[in-house]
Amino acid sequence: MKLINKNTDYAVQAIYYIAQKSPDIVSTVEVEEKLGLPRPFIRKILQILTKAEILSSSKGNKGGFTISRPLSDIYLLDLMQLFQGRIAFTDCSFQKKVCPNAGHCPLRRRIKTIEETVINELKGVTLKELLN
Amino acid sequence: MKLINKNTDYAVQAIYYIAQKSPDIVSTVEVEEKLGLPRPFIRKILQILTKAEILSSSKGNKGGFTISRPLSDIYLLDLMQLFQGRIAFTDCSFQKKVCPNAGHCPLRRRIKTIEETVINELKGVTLKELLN
DNA sequence: GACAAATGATACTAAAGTGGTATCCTTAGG
DNA sequence: CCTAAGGATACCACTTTAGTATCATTTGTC
Ligand code: FES
Ligand code: FES
Repeated sequence: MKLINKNTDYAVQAIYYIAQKSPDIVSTVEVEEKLGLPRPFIRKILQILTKAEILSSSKGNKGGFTISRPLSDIYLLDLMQLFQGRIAFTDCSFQKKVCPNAGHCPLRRRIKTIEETVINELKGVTLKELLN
Repeated sequence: MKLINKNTDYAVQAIYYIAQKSPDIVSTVEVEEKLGLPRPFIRKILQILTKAEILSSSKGNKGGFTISRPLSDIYLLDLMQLFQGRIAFTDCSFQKKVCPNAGHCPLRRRIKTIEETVINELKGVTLKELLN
């Protein structure tokens, strides 16, 4: 069970690399060569980051990507939600038909608490902090 | 991203039912009929629980399962590990070749902290507490 | 303006994980 | 010895995650 998947993982690396080169424009090819990640895959990730306005892109010849905000304004949690969807540990462990006590179920409460703890832990983590 | 999968879920329900009937011997068929879970699937789960010495089984005619310890001695975390493997959120977010700082990496430390928090939260949860 | 080098959009394929099924073997009470 | 149970194991289906391919569009350079 992974908390962080490969998309998020690669995204962090790519952002880090592009931020380092700022204000230079960095092409997909460069990211692929420097980081050794599969090209079409990293392209898709860069596109998503651009849509999320974490990167800016310029098309055409000599085009590429630049970072559009400081690392201290990019939150790990946002990346995770972007690439992995909402962080939810469980809805109801019991199946609908069986579940006796949807309202005040201790399991549900427990899991929910844990989920909230994790999200709170993650909330403060920016890429800046993460990567020194 | 689920913290609890169906195996664990079904296991909790089955244990609860069998504990309720204790000291009667309960057959797979009965569990299946009462809880409405698919028979071959629940059979596999009961087998695993037996191997883990949470249930005891008697073979042959009129055989079946009984609970082998009180609900207060069965930990949710143990069930999760039994059916879902080790709870590990991530090993190294970066791939081996790229990872610059395996030793004192803040990401790793963060995620590890979160993982430990979750495990600690879960550690205290017994089935007894869970099911009143 | 044509060309080339870049991103945008989108659809597809492959691999892994999860959920579920089927079959045959072994045991033991009646 | 027959039958009703569990033990072991192998298989299949579905979903999610990871990765690939293709074509269209944009834009700097000559
Ligand atoms: S049993 Fe359904 S919400 Fe807990
Ligand atoms: S980057 Fe490898 S352990 Fe953190």
